Amino acid sequence: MPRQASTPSNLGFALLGLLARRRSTGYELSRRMERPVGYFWTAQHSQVYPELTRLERAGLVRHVVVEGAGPRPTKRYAATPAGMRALREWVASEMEPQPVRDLETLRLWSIWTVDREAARSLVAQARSRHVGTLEAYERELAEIVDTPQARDHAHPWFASRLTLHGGVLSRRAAVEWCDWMLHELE
Amino acid sequence: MPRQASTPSNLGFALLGLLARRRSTGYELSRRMERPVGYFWTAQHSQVYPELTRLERAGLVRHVVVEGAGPRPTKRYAATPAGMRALREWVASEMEPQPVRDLETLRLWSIWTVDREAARSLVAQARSRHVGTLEAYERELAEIVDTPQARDHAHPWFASRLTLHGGVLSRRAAVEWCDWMLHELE
DNA sequence: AGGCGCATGTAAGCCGTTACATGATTCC
DNA sequence: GGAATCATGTAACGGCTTACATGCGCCT
Repeated sequence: MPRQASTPSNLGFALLGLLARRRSTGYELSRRMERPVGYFWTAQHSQVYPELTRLERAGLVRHVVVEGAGPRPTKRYAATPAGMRALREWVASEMEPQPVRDLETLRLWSIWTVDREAARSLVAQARSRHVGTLEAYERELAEIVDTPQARDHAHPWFASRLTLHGGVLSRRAAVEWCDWMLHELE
Repeated sequence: MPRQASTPSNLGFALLGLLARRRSTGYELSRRMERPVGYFWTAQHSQVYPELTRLERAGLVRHVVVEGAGPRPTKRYAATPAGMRALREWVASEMEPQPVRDLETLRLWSIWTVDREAARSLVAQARSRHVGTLEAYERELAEIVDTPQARDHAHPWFASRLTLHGGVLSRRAAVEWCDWMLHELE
């Protein structure tokens, strides 16, 4: 059955979450999806534009045309009161467990088929990626952690601080795991 | 452009990984995808059957018809030498970073829009899910951790032990994160 | 007699990636 | 003059979920 016009997709809620923080053009939303939202959700611009149209048809966002570059009119979107309400309801609603897709672990699960050197290099590769991600999280967290806004439950930076701290903990655990595996593969 | 016949999809390598451990029917593979592979990759049976056909066309798996229930012949699949080779090459190949899809964090990122009680209940919900997953990992790990096979680099259980230990570390970090968030939301 | 587990498949539709298409402004 | 950035869209295709479809054997 087709999706109800009143219940946006996960991407729709990601965009509402972005617009609840700051109004933006579709292009800006695509950029903001790369970082920092890209740490937990990603989308290409080719997905963003149609989704904005759907959200607008559902009355959850609205746009005004502004000055800008390009062959078509530049549209700046903002969440409507109905959009803010839909976002709040989604955040507070029951969360059913999601199907996992972890390609790194899927590979490691077949690591017994390759020799020790290949295995060690695979794990070392994964470790350096996790270290890079960890450093990015720590840098971003350092920018807001000491501000009063990051302590205010009703401020977007509070939520940013929570999610970044979670990223730091999870990447530290991943690095610890890689170190343990390298030890096991000695 | 269409995918090369010689390079299976991620699901294809998941199935090869399963068949490298033990020959199975499509039905059994669907079951084994739920647990334990389901901890890091999932697939429905409607995806498994066509993928097995593709793998067989590529010469990576082979089937024999066996006695069984049902209106159609029951097929038992096994990885061919070419399939084992393809699996090994995939495991050892460069791993490019994957796009992340973490619905839980996406929600938490908009948690500033709801009141404190709704926020606390959301985090408490997430915590109990992580605790349940952690316990499942620990139970499964306990079954193999003391066996000699789990220390043998070339044995499937060695890889199972690595991935399960990673699951334990990551779920512990997730529970720790939830506890920290509940403290922040006091 | 009915329900569950075994067993294999197809169809419709959504979600997401990659590529195609266009054009203005700004910086080197 | 050329490349990067801003800016919006469409098309083709693959992956994944949900639902449809069939039927045997076993257990209660």
